[in-house]
Amino acid sequence: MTAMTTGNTSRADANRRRILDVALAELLRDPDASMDQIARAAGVVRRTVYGHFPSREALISTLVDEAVAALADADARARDGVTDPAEAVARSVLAIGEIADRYRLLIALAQRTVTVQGIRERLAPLRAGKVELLQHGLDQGVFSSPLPAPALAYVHEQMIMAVMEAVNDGLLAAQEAGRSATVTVLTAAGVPASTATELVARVSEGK
Amino acid sequence: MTAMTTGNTSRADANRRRILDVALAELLRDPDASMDQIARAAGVVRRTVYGHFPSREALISTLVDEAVAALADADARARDGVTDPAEAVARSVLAIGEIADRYRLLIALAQRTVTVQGIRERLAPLRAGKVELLQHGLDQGVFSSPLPAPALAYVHEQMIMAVMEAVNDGLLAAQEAGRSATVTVLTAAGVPASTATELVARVSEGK
DNA sequence: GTCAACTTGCACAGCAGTGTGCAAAGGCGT
DNA sequence: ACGCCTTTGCACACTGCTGTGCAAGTTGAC
Repeated sequence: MTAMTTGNTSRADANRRRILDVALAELLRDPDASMDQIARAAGVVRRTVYGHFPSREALISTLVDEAVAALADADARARDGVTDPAEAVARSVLAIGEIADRYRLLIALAQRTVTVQGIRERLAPLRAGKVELLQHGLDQGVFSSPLPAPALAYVHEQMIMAVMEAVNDGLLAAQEAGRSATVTVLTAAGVPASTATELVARVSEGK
Repeated sequence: MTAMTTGNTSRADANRRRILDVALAELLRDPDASMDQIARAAGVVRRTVYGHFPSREALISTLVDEAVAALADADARARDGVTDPAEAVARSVLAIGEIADRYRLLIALAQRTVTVQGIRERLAPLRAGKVELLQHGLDQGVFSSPLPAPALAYVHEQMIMAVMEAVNDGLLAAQEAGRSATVTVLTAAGVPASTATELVARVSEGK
């Protein structure tokens, strides 16, 4: 009947995976992409997508879950054991650069209104961690800003988005993007440009 | 019949104005707000909105035109006769703060895909001006950034958005927002924090 | 108070998208 | 070659939005 419930043949899995990947790209291009657009882009018929995901909501929700997991994982691993706030921010931003697309989808969807209720909530812990880190840096005098930490977190988030957008529009080479974004984010947090540049060079080279 | 074509009674004008104002707010909240949502929010029936604007496109287009005009005007006046790039950026950002909502609508709509074809085009001259200004500053060594001027322009745009968003979410007082945003934008462009703070204080006080 | 301009309320056609059912292919392992 | 799982290709019902027509109010100006 409606097909593939639990039993998984390898090819069904591959299709499901491809649908998710393509959906990520399509939704990034247009957050309102229809199931038909996504299906066609994945080289499949609309009906087939409904075979793998019961609804549009469910599809997007899966994407969001994966993205949150990937992001949380990358961030945690990047910051593991790092005490200096500036270095933690640097490592975190560099790590995000590697899963840029997923990050972009999350932020893009979170900014739109109630696409999937709860994106903001699922993203909240990540944001809270960042705010805490920034507050730490402000307290220690490593960072300086007229903005309170939560607002500064918004700014950082958007700056990263902007750099990704620039890469997307061909204004910037993808290889440079990570380091440039990191320097810019640190600079906006009040870290002197020279210090930021050196830190990023050191961190991005030596493992 | 379909009513009000050319002849204008004052109250029709007032209604038209109110619809535009409410539409701005509604579309800011949800870029996909329907004509019905907008109409209800304006205390009017959907049919009435169609009396003033032939289509959704036309309504949004009017809004965009007004926003572009207001923005171009504010920017031009702010930068008139100012030669120092840092001061020009400062005055420009401060001026934008005064018409924040319109700016937000523009950027929000321009980021979404083809809401009204041509938003990007209408916004392009403004962006070009900003890029030129940034390039100027980079050449003179007033600014410094690992990013090329066009990418830096994206970043600035998004930073301003982020600060507005922070105000919207109550993380920041509206009065402080303009100055804070300006300092942050300048800092991200590589202007030392102390210099940026002084410049903004001077500019925002002495007329 | 009368008249014209504006507004309302309802009805309608049209379109695009979602989600579902079902029968007929299609592919892959064994 | 068989069978099973998956995919396809239609069909359908339903919903929500746009844009329009028309007749009956309502309002402000004169």
